[in-house]
Amino acid sequence: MQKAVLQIQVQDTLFVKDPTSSTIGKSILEHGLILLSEIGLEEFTFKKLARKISSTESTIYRYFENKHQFLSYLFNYYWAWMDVNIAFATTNIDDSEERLRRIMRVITQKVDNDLRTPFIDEALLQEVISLESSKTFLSKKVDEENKAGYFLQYKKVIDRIVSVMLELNPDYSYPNALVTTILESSFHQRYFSNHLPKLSNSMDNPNRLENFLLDLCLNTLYHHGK
Amino acid sequence: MQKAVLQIQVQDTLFVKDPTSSTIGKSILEHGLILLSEIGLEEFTFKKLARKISSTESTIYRYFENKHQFLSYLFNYYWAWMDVNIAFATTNIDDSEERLRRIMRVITQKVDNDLRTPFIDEALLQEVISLESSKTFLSKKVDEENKAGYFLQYKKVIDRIVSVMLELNPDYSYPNALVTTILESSFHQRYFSNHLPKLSNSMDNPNRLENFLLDLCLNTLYHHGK
DNA sequence: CAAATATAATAGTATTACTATCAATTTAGG
DNA sequence: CCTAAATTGATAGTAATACTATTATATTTG
Repeated sequence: MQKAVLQIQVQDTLFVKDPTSSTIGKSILEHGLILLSEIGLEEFTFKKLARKISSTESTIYRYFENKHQFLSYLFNYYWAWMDVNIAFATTNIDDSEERLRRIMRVITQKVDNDLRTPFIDEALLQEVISLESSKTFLSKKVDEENKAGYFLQYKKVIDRIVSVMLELNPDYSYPNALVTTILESSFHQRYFSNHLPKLSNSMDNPNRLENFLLDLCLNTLYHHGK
Repeated sequence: MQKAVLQIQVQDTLFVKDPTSSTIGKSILEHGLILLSEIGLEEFTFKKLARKISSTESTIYRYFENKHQFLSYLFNYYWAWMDVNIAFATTNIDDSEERLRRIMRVITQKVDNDLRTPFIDEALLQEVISLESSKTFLSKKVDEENKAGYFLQYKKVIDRIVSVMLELNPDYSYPNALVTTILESSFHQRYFSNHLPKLSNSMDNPNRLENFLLDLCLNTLYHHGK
């Protein structure tokens, strides 16, 4: 009997020592994600995580420079994983609009834990990234981190979606802006529905979120400039 | 000769003691904003601000519980001020689409320092809020803060824009989501253009940003469900 | 089995995020 | 103008955060 395994890779600027290379590293990822989901980035500390995994702060610091790098690691892991999902959902589909529809579905649906990746619970990861991802780039260190490749996986997904949009309308002037607007909105609208309902319109049902964003996207692409 | 003064009010849950009620309070606002724009929220501390205004931490704590409350104060100030601007830009305009166009212009243009408000530099405020506003709501304390009215001024602006959108298309299902998507995108696309250009398409020119968002908005409203 | 490497345990530092106390100063009311 | 009340400044202190350093003990690898 064969067990399917999915290896997600992120750049080596996102860690000091590769956490997937050891048992304790994987434990840091697994329980770090759980702790983040429980208390949020502001309250999250390496000391609390060390206590949780019965280890020490210094051990965690050997894997990640600080919690911001840890978050950025998860951020890239999420988009690397999404990239795989999007690629899978769109292979062998010839029609561009159908490809875009499938992409939007992948983006807006709630994900389930992918059992091919043993130490990362993707359902939890999506929750955490929804709430915290903006904090990866909204900082004064953004330029430095951008140079270090902190956003590469995200850019890869953006490129992939942009190219499908340009198949639908090669003259559209703002494909990258449209993609990031949609991706961010996808995170935030669901969050708003749960916490700030007046900032949204009941997006806890993923089909409504999909409908909202797909509509936005297709209308913009098809009617641009008219 | 008369000097025009514009009084912007925020709720009393956003401060311990009203900073506009004293000279030192105004100095906290003025130089707090400057310091925030210089070093960002993560590096910002009341100790550094106290040094800057030749006062003490304890004095600042008498005005604001912590830096998060200070940021939320500025966030509400910004939206209260934007509400005034939007109201002004749309009075006596009968045509709904023209009203929406004017709103989009107000939102996407770079603002100048409003000289009617002596201690707040609105141009700086816009920069700061662009970068930091998401942090006001992306926190585990959001429900509690929502109850305390931390987002009231923002909701007021959303309501105002929603009602114009519904004039254009009363059947549109996601007006609130569309408004927040546009408002957030407006902040982030300009930021991306400056720092993560691959996530956007040269939005440093406000006219392009306006064009992008207006197009998005009108196409979505006019072609919804088709 | 030895050498190299990783981890745990412990200690320590500077800074953050506050709270408390009290004297000096400013302001407001009569 | 004087007194009482409120505000601010100066100082101190605490617990937690965000690290760095050292060394002994495991564990892994060749």
